[in-house]
Amino acid sequence: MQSDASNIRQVAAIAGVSIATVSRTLQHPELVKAETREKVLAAVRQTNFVSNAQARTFRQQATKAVIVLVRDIGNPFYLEIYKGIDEVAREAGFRVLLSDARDDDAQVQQHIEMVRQKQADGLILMVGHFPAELTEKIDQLPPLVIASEAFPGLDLPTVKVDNAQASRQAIAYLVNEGHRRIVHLAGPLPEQLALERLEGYRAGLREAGISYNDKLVVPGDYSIEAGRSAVRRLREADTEFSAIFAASDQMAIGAISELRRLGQKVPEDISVVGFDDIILADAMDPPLTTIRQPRREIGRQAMSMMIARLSGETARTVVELPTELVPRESVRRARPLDS
Amino acid sequence: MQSDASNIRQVAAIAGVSIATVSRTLQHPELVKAETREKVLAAVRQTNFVSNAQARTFRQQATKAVIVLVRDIGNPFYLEIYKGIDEVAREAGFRVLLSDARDDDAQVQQHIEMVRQKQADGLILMVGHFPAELTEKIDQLPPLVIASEAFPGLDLPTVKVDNAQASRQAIAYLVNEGHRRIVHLAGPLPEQLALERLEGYRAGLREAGISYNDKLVVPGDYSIEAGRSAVRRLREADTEFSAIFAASDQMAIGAISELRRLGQKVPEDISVVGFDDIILADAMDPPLTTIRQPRREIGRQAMSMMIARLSGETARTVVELPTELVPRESVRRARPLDS
DNA sequence: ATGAAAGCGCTAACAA
DNA sequence: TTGTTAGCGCTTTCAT
Repeated sequence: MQSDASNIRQVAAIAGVSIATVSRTLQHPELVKAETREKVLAAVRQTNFVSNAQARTFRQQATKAVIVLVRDIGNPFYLEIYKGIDEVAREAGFRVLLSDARDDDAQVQQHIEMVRQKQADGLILMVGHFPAELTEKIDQLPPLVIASEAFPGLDLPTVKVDNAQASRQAIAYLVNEGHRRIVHLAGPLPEQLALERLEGYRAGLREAGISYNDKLVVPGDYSIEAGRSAVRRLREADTEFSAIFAASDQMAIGAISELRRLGQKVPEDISVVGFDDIILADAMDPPLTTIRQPRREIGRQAMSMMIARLSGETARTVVELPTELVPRESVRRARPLDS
Repeated sequence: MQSDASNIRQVAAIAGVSIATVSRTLQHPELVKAETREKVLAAVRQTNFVSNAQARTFRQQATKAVIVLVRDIGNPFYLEIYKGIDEVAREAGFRVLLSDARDDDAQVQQHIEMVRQKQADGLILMVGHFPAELTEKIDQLPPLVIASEAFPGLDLPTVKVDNAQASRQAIAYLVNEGHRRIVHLAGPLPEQLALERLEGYRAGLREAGISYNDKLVVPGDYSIEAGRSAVRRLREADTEFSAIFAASDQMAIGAISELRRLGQKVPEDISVVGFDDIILADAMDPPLTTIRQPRREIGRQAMSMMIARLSGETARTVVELPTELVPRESVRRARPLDS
């Protein structure tokens, strides 16, 4: 079995010093005479001693860990954000624990509970929903940072992009290519993130003098499968369109795959713009035109805000990072008849 | 700030009972008289008390947490495994923490350290490398389970598939479609997992009477980018081939994308078989023929083995789960000239 | 430079 | 049924 059972007391006994000295040797070696230090370190080696982190963090009342709760761990979009978080966390000596909220609304509650129970110092949220019953208790909440999402009326530190603006840009791009019947594969309405992108879609249409048609808006959960079934529904309703603006690359990919199955080619028949610029976007056939989010940076900023919050700063800021439209090959000029 | 600072003592004071009774009410309510229980629960509500998990696990000497260390958190393949792990972990009251080893070999060490420090009860490894210096100390290691990978000469509980057999099947399939010049996009050699798949590739060729040509084997790290650059290298060397067998779907996807860029069509010009059957495989153009691994089940088994190990069972087993070749549209009969 | 001792918040054995 | 009490392993005053 394990070489366990070694604790600070045994080390102290073997080294012939007090446990305080052992602790000191390990925590603040400079306070210990070199000679004593050697004895202690020898004893540590001999017993194969590793100090019990649980006891230490318990004693110190801080875990140096942060939980990241994500809408869907299977979406590569979040992973880049996670890596950004992880980078600055490491630099600051924090561990980061990743968790998956899946469709489970109670997960936010549960993870807030975890930090209240001191399993972690703070919680970074990338989920669509915030339990209403917690909204009022905002001042009783543990350290929270929102990344990529936003909750209306909730005054919490947030890192996001200007979704409405990014969407407007996507629509302007499609309109400029001659498209007028543009479908929007939205996120799960009425979540704030989905709403913002939808609002940008509407603004884009408005600016182009195109009237809004809610038959052209199909909500989904950002997954590949959602993209597929949206196209299926559109087809069943005989809805006509020449372009799709999807609220996630995954939905765009699903949509393209389903269009193909139905005999429609992208971009020859239908143009598609995605959102996120996941790594896959560029490996698709056709390579996907999409809105790039600075994912790494979103993560880095989120963790920075968390660290600030944890060291007592109280600023409630919303940071908005820039997006960028990346033209690839999934968009083509609309056929004249359509425009 | 937070509503913290409430601890078991305050609750006890308010409820007019001892702290033991508070603890009991929370841990074993059936041992407490209903009336008392009510008083306590009222006090709990009033103080907004949540018991400090850190103190509890510290006291109980078990964290009820398991760490999952993954080769590359960005590869969707692992996420399904993770979900399988998570499922059985939850049932058994364990939390699971996901961590990314990226290219960092020291991560295994570091995470072993974490469990030695009692941050978690055990470690599930899905990485390609095991630090040599630990191999000898195998009996001093904390509870470890290997999933999807394998380490030669390391007698640890392992869940995997029969990689060699699966690869042979893929090659047989391609050979049966008339292919003879088959490239293998291997994993990072000489890792065991990569080796096993390579061995299956060779065996498949052997059975078909095709001689092995090491120019047709290009190693990579399972990523999309690795698939791309492998094809680029093949092209630069003017290597001819009519089919590719990739050791991961991601590499297959990268390869297809690069082939397209070079003007070669899949499957018309080149046939491709992947490995894993990630969700994306079916959404590609063309949908990817691949080897399906029972990912969910791999995860479930791995966690079951961990739980067994944690409850003192000592069996060192290797469980091998079945794979399945999923024919889709990325393979076509080789042109006569090629065979 | 080192040691003695208090105590982080909780659980569980034991006593009442 | 409830209370008293002894730690879990460590860090950190405070004394020496």
